[in-house]
Amino acid sequence: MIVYFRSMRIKDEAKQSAIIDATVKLVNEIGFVSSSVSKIAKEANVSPATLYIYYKNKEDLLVSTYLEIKQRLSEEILSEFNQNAPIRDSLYKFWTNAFHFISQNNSYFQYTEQFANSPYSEKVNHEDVEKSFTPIYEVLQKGIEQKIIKNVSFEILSVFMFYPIMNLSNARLCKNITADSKTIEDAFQLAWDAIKL
Amino acid sequence: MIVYFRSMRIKDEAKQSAIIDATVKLVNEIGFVSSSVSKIAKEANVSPATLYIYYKNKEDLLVSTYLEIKQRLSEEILSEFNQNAPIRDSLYKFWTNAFHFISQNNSYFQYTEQFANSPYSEKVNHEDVEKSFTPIYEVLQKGIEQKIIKNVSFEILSVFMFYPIMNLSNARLCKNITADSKTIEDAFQLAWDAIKL
DNA sequence: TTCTAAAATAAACGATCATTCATTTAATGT
DNA sequence: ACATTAAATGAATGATCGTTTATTTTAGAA
Repeated sequence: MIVYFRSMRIKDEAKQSAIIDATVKLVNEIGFVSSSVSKIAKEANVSPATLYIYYKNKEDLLVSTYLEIKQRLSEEILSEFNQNAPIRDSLYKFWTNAFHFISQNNSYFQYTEQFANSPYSEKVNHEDVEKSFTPIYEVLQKGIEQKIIKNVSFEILSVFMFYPIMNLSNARLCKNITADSKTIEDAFQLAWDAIKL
Repeated sequence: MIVYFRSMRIKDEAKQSAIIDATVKLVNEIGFVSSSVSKIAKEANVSPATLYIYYKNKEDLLVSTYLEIKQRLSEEILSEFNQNAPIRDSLYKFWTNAFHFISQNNSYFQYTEQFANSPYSEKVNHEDVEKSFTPIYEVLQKGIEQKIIKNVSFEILSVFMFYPIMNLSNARLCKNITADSKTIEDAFQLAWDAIKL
């Protein structure tokens, strides 16, 4: 909770978001290795010292940026979710939402992939992150109960439902794929065939 | 080609492999960011300068290490491959080989994942790397011709056949999964259902 | 054994790193 | 208008970075 005491100059929200954008941009272009605080600050048009007003240190900046993007991703995936739709339709909606978010925000997504595969990953509470995606697990659970979906662990199901799409729409890993509608349809059919009973 | 002129002290192969092991170990424990040449050298019990006898520079070390591991992975995946076996059996063999290599060499595999998701990835010729895996593509092609496997692009097929397994057996990404035989069987069934016609 | 040339190294290079400090700027309540 | 307080910053900190240099070590040919 923020306490406003007598008088207080307020943090510039545009600056905060400029820092996040600069972090994502630089990390994708030159990697974690070369993305120094000074370079990020210069890219965001702020002083290096300013960064330490918004974040405890560099690690805090990188972790917070990861969590911020994961949050946006979960919101995008779950948008327009209809509890009452058939299970296959719900999953198709999640799937296409994910595809479009990743395609249209490739630098943000690549940041999270680079982050998740690095030791920084150990600094986040992944259970908390997974909570944002619970509606997906609920749909899968309902599918298992209705004997529409195979009765295997959630890890296996989600790894087939969502990791292929993440790779197909990641420009760094998959250079020959375009996000045309046939690709999306083809790929979803494979994902569905994988998990359906 | 190496020319031996009159007399010549020979490079210590144990040192070379100590450097690779130290690189993999450190990159996995503390990431690309913190894995400095001096730390890698210290871990390998050599001088930082020695490293520059074996590799042009740090980037060369990291790229070479990536290629070395990818080479070993492809050899493991393709081992005991029988041209005449049924298609499903061949893919099952590739699949279990991959699962076991990744499970038993998790730090090596995690290195390649971290590398592939970083901008260092741009420094390798991915077409060359893919060539090591051509037998896999040939099996898939044969399956398409025999109308056993769906007629979609290789990218889509391989992304369903191999990326899920990579995630399931990557300890960093998948902490709750054990490599018991039921998991392997379950997961392969999903992969097969995804790609089969 | 002696000589040779590359392997191997310790020490040093300038550059850049993450972070802090001393100071200035700019909102806000009075 | 003024006082207050945090936002914002430029400059400096010591540490560490990747790489090079000058020197020593060592395996093998003569």
